Amino acid sequence: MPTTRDHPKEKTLRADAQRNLELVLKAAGEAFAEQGLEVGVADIARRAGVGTGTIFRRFPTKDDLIAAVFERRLEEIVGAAREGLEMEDAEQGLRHFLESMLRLQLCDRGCMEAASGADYWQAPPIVRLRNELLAICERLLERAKRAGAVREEAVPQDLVVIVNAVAHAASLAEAAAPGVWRRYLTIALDGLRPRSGTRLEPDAPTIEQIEAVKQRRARR
Amino acid sequence: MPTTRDHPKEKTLRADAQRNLELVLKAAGEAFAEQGLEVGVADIARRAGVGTGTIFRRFPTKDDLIAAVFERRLEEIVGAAREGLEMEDAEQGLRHFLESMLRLQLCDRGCMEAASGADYWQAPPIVRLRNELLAICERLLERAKRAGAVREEAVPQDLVVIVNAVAHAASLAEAAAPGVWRRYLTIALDGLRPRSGTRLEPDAPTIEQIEAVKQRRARR
Amino acid sequence: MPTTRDHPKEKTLRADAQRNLELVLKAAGEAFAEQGLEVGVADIARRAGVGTGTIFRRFPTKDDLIAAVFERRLEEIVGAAREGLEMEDAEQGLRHFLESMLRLQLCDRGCMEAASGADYWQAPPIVRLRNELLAICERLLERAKRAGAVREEAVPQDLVVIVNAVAHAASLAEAAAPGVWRRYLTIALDGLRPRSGTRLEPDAPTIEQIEAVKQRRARR
Amino acid sequence: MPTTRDHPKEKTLRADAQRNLELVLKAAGEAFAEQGLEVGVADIARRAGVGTGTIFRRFPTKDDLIAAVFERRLEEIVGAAREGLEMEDAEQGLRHFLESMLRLQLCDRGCMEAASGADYWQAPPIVRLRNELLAICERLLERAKRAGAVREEAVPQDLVVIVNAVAHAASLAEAAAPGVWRRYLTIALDGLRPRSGTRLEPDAPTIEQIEAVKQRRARR
DNA sequence: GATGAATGAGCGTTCATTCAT
DNA sequence: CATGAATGAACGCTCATTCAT
Repeated sequence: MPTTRDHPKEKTLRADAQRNLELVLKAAGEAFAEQGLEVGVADIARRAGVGTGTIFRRFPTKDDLIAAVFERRLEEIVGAAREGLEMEDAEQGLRHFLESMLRLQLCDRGCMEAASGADYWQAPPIVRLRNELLAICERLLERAKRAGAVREEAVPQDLVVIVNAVAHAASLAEAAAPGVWRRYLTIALDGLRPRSGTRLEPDAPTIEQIEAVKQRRARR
Repeated sequence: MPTTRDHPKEKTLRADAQRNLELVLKAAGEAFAEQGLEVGVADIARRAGVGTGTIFRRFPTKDDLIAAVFERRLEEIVGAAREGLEMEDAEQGLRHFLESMLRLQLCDRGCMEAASGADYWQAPPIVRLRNELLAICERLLERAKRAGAVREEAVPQDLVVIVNAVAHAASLAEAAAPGVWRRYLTIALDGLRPRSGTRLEPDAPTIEQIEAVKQRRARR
Repeated sequence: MPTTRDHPKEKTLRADAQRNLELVLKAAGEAFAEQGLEVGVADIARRAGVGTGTIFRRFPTKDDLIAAVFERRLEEIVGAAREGLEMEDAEQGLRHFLESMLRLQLCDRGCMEAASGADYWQAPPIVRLRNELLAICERLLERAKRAGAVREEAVPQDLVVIVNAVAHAASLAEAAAPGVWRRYLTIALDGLRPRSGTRLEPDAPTIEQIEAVKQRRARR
Repeated sequence: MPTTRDHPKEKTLRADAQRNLELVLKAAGEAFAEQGLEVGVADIARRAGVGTGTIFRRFPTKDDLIAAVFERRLEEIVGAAREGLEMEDAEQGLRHFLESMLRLQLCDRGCMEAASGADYWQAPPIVRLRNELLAICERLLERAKRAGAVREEAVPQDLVVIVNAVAHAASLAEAAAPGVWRRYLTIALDGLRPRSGTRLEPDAPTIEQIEAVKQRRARR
């Protein structure tokens, strides 16, 4: 941090670069959100008002760009999770978190595609966020279990899976009935409640197991 | 049936065509199932043992082919739904249907992609099946509601949405833990049960509403 | 060979494809000859009057195309070598072969680049021609040695190296003085003559040795 | 030399520039030697520890940079030629020069590529060195002719052409059999010896003739 | 003067679609 | 009718060159 004067005007020498990076990420985020991960890099560049080269300078491959955008989203999601933790009521906290995640994903086709695809969960910076997210989910769940709002067998991954599921499924109907996702989130949360008759089976695989499979596949 | 002359040599040209169409649909189904909707048309043609031209003669665009394959799958799904109706126990019937659908989708990447994308639900031949499916869902649901296994507010679309959701979300984990989908289906079904504290809100949009949105978009 | 009538008019059904392949090879040959191996595939396509796709249908990568063109050239060269073998005078035969090779290479930048680059000598169809070429060189050399025109230590590869050397070096001057290559070929042939004072040292590496090195490099 | 003030702190800005230029030339030389003329300018800049802008400030195009590096190499070659002149034995002197040139070129892909391409021999600063080199070759040849080691018709360019030829052709085999170039140099030198039966024909073109052709081409 | 971020034409390659055979 | 060769727009990516800082 160059401890120069704190004038908000001071745009630091590499302001241009920073600004452009920001523009690219923003443009990419919007493009992915609206048109999915298949948008061409040239489209994104046009949106951002830069050349394609500028994008490839920072993100050697398109996948790197996707990962960066996904990372951003994950950061917001982790933020929402933290907010959930800070709420007094355990059940409300859990729901707040899930609702935030859904809102973020629903207006973002690209994020949904990335979240569904296995590959993007493996980039190193994302692994960190993922673990952080799971840790917070763990605590959210613990609190909710103690409050009697969630069955004992639930594990953190379940929350991620559920958001994914609701987001994906609701997206089809969402355009016609904004907010339907709440309908399905209610079903999911009610399904998570303690219930005598049914057991959650089988166990959800651990992240490590999932990754082992991925790597085995990649090797082929 | 064009009753042409019965020369044993003459294998009725139309029969050949039929056979080819069958081969194409089968090949496309397998290809989509294994590699997703992105497989090249040439790959499919090779699998089917025909030329690409033959495919495009019957299906003017690749999307038409996808829709046709999706239609097939839907027919199987409708079949499973009918089986569910024939079972004595209402709850078992519902679960049988949902499980069948899930099994069909989980081993078929292409079907999952098609079911998630809005467009394929609108192709005219599919509309018929979709309506049929929804009608059966209606009856499955009615029975289940009467048996006290499903809340009053549930509507047929909910079932389709739920299968889609579970299938999509489970597919990521499925490779590492075959059968996890049962875990999430349990959550969904428990969530559908009558429950005093929560209401399903908002209402799911009707098919007509969804389609109105689609068409408004297409016009742009 | 479809034993249909021998009418020269009969262009066989796939005449178009054959013709196009021919056009592509011809165009590629000319383009490489004039502008070197770096010409764009689009340029070649334009010359041939086809789309780029047509080229990639037959030659999955540009390198495959280059190899195919190189193969053609090698076939011509092997033909010239055979002609040399059929001449009565051993020395004349040798010179005839070398001159033919030079003429072929000198008006063809692409061929020279390919001949100088290690990679193109390794494609399977070319290996066959290469071995054939070396076998003929062997016999040309044997005859020449017996006639006292070439020193004992000379090996077939030497001939290939020499042609390469003369072609490459002469190409610079060739434009200004068409035919200079004869000057340098004379030097090379005189240098190959038996001579008491000097020995050819060290031995030329065998093809196998050269290839071993190539493969070791490629592995890195 | 601008005799500015002698402040010890002031490291004369021009000295920095000089140093940078030196670094760039050194880095470029190494990069070209190892990876050929196709290395990216950015790579060279990185090696040199400067920005690409710095390179383009001094060398408006990449070709200018190549020419500058080539010039350096030529200076070394001229030096080797001078050493050859100073040796007592005419034949040894000639061979010393040729060997030095070969050694320089063989470990330097970039130099070989530049020497083979016509364009780089025409850059103004190189013309001077080229002429100097040819003048020395003239004297080397004269001495060798007088000593009976070289035929009368040989001209200075022949030497340059020969080195180029041997270097290029040997480079392929060199990796497998370090030192093979000596084999081919021997052939070339023996071929240059006086010989009754053959004449060197046609005459090598003069530098002027070569350049005339180049310029005629450029105009097109 | 030095920097390296930005540029964009150009590359090799893919693939849905068309159409001559 | 069936075929598969031809098409060419579009893709992800590279790199010599320019120019704001």
